[in-house]
Amino acid sequence: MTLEVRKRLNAFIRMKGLRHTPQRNAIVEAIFASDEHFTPDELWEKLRGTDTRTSRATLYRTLSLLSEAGLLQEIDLGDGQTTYDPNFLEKPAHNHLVCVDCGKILEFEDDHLEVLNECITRRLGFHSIKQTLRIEACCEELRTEGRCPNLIQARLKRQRLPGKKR
Amino acid sequence: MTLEVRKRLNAFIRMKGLRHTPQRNAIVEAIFASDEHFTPDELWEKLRGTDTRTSRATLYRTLSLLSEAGLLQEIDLGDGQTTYDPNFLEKPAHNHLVCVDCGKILEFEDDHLEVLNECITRRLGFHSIKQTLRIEACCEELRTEGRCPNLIQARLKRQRLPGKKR
DNA sequence: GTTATTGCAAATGATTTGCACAAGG
DNA sequence: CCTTGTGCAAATCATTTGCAATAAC
Repeated sequence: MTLEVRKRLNAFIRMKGLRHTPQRNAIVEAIFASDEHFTPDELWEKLRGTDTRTSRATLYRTLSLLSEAGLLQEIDLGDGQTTYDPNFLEKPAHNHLVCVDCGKILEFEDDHLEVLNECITRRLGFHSIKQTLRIEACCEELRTEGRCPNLIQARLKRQRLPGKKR
Repeated sequence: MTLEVRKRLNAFIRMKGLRHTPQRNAIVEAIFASDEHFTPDELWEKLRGTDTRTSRATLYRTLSLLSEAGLLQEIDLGDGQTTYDPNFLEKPAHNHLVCVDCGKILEFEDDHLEVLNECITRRLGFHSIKQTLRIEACCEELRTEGRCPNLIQARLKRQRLPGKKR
């Protein structure tokens, strides 16, 4: 967990008059141990391996808190659950590409894109608050060579697969 | 309702061995009477004024059907319900800007954007299937002049307002 | 007559919430 | 102590589904 994260979190807790609890610590620890996207359920699984037990309610409450604190970004991949992105601090403006073969999420940044978005928004008479580009794509390798490295990885890691459309 | 819509729908019904029913007619009629976006619930309200009564189940089932037929596009505005877009035929590639002041949805197209998206996707080693740019923005007029024409319109029409985040 | 379609009510599944108890500061 | 946090179970809310009755073709 970055120092920056800890600093921000403490500032937020102090400012809001909140309290430090073992549950919150465990959750924050679990989240920022890696920089991977996750769903509440995936996080819940990760927490099962911890000695601190929390309830789902607390999990959800803490996720809201962290979003409010600006430490997590909620992203909606349209699969019926909220995905959380812990990389918001380092990369404030990034977009997502979802591989429909394996459900893997790639992040990318693009300056042209941002400029263009800004132009479009202004042209329409608005002031941009948040822009989200979501690309659904299939792996070129899978099409041409019959295998998708992400798909294989996903199988190994038992990651979320293509996913029910709701 | 456009001739094109009717043609496509009939083709789809024939091809799939489906049947024409008064419920489906009423729903399709209600949808394509205007070119506005709508949620299942808004459509349900519109249908209450009709003499043909349908159940919510049929409503949802028909919406899925029409999406499958390519006559509707599902768009996810992140407000916990699916919004449907009947303008897909005329404008196959359009993006959405959501006004956070009033919830109004503006559609826009942009060739640069499409080219750029294509580039980015290819650069990442993928083949693009679907791209969605969603911009959340606030009305420039509301900020500078204290009024948002859409907001006023929304009040008059009792449209969906900013909306709970779920 | 088959087979697709409908309506109802019950099921789902992610997330939220009321409430009594527990525990930070 | 006083207020915030937690766990539990029940509540939401949009959407889906099982099933028996109905209606296309």
